Amino acid sequence: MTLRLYDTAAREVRDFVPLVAGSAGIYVCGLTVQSEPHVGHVRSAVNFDVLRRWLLHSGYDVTFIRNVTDIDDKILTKAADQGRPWFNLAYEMHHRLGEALAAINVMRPTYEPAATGHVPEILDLIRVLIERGYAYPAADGSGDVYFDVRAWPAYGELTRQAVDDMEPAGDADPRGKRDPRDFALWKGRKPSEPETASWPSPYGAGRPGWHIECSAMAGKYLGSAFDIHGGGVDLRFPHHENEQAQSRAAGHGFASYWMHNAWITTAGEKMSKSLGNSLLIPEVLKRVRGIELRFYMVAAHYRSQVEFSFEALDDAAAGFRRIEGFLDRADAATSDVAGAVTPVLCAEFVEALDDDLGTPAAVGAIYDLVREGNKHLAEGNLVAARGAVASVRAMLGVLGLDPADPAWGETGSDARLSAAVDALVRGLLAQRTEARAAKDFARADAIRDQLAAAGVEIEDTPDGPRWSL
RNA sequence: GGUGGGUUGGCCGAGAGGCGAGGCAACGGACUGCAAAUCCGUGUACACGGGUUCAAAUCCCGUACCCACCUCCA
Repeated sequence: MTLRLYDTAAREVRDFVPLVAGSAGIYVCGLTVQSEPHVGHVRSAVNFDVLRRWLLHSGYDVTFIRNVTDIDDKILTKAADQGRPWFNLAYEMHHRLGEALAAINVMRPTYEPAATGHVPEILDLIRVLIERGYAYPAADGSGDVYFDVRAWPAYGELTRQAVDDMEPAGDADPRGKRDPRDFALWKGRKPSEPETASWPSPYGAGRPGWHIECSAMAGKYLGSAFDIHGGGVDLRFPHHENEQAQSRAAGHGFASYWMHNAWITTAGEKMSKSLGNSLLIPEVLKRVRGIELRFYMVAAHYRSQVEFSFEALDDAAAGFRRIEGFLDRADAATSDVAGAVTPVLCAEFVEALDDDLGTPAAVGAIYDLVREGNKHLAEGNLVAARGAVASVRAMLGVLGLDPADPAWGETGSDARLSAAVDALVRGLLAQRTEARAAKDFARADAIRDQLAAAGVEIEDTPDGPRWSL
C-alpha cells in the first residue's frame, strides 16, 4: 500500500504521487512570532513533523520548509504597547517557539525562512503580478498594492467559494481597492508605524502583506511547483486561498496537495479566545514531560479537533508510561541477550500511517505489541521480548516518541541530579531488602512509604527492587 | 447569507454496511509477605426521528445541538 493523504483542495484522500520520484517538498505555515506559543500552536508543528518523519522513514528525500512571520500588524502593535522595538519582540518570541518545539522533539526544518529576510523576492513577485495584470498599486496614494481577485477567474477554488458570497476584506482601508475583496500584497507605511518596519519599493516605502511572503519563500526554496502545503484549518481562507491565487497568477504550479490540521480547543472554543497562561508550553511542561505532551497530540488524528483538558493530558501521560515501563523492564531483563535484532514495524502500524497518517491506529498497534512483549517477559522468552523492544522503539521513533532519542536528553545538571537521587534511593532500598529478608515487613513498608511520599515508586521484580518517579 | 467539520461507553479516542481498535478508570482472577508492575477475564457505546437493507454507529432524508472560516489566527 502506498501513502495516501487527505487533500483539502480535492476534499478526498488521494494517493501521494510526488513531482519527483523519491523526494518530497513540503511547505508549512509556521507562526506569527507575536507571543509565546501555547499547546494549540505546537500541534501543527507536531502533526507535520510526523508527516515528515513518516516520509523520511518511507525513503523520501524530504525538503521541509516552515516559515516564520516576523512582521505584521499584531507584532507592531504589541511591541509598541510593550515599549520595545518590533524586531526585539519578534526575535524573542521566535526564540521561545524554538525552545517549545525542541522540548517536544520537533525536527528543525530544512530551512526556516522569515518574511523580513525575503523582501527582494516578495517585490519581484509583486512586479510579475502587476505586469501580468493581476495586481495594481492603489490609486489613493497609500502606497498599497492589491491583488485583483476579479482578474483571476480561479479565485476561491481552494475553498470552493464564489467571490460574490465573500465578505469584503478588512485588512486595509478599502478606498484604494477596485473590489472590497482585493487583498494587500504590499502595505504602504503609515506615519504611525516605525521607520524600521518599512522597506523601499517602487510603490513607496512599506512592508509585505501577509500572504505574499509564503508564495515568495515557497517558490525560492521549493521551486515553482512542490508537493505538499500544510497549516492549520483556519489558514485555508484567506491565507492559503490567497497564496495559491498569487502564485498561480504569477505562473507557478504551486502545491499539489493541501493538508490542514484541526484545532486544539478549550471548553469547546478556539484557544486564542480563551487562553490562560496555563496553556503556554512552559506551563504545561511543569505538569507533564515533553514526550508525554507530544504523545497526547500524536494519539489524536491530525484532522480531529482535540478538546484540551488536563485530565485527558494526564490520561495520555499515564498511557505512555505503560509503554515506557515495558521498554525499561525489557531492557533490563534482556541486556545479556546476544545477537543483532532487526526492528520490524508492525503491518498494522504501517497501514495506519499510510492511510492519511492514522496515528491513533498506529498507537493502537504499538500497545498491541507492548502487551505481547510483556507476555514474552512474563514467560521468560527474552529473545522474543528483545525483538518486541526493538520494534516498539522503531515505531515510537517514527512518531518522534522514542524515549531513548538523544533529543529528549537530560542536561548535565539533570544527569548529575538523577545520579545523586539514584544513590540515595539505592541506599534505602538496600535497607528495605534487609528488612524484608528478616521478615520485618513493618520496617520495609515504612521505607517504601517514605519513598512514596517523596514521589518515588518501588516495584519488586525477580531481579530485585526497581524505582521510578 | 456562503463554506467546511463535528456529536461514539464513566473518561479519552479510533472505525465507516455484518466479528466491541486501543488507552485510562472500575470489577474479578493469577502473581506478591502486602503492594506495585504484568498477564488473563468482565461492557448490549455510537445526538434524535424516519427510511433503504437479510444486516446500519457506518448509506439516504429530515431535526437538534456544537465548532471553525468568510481577508494579517496553528
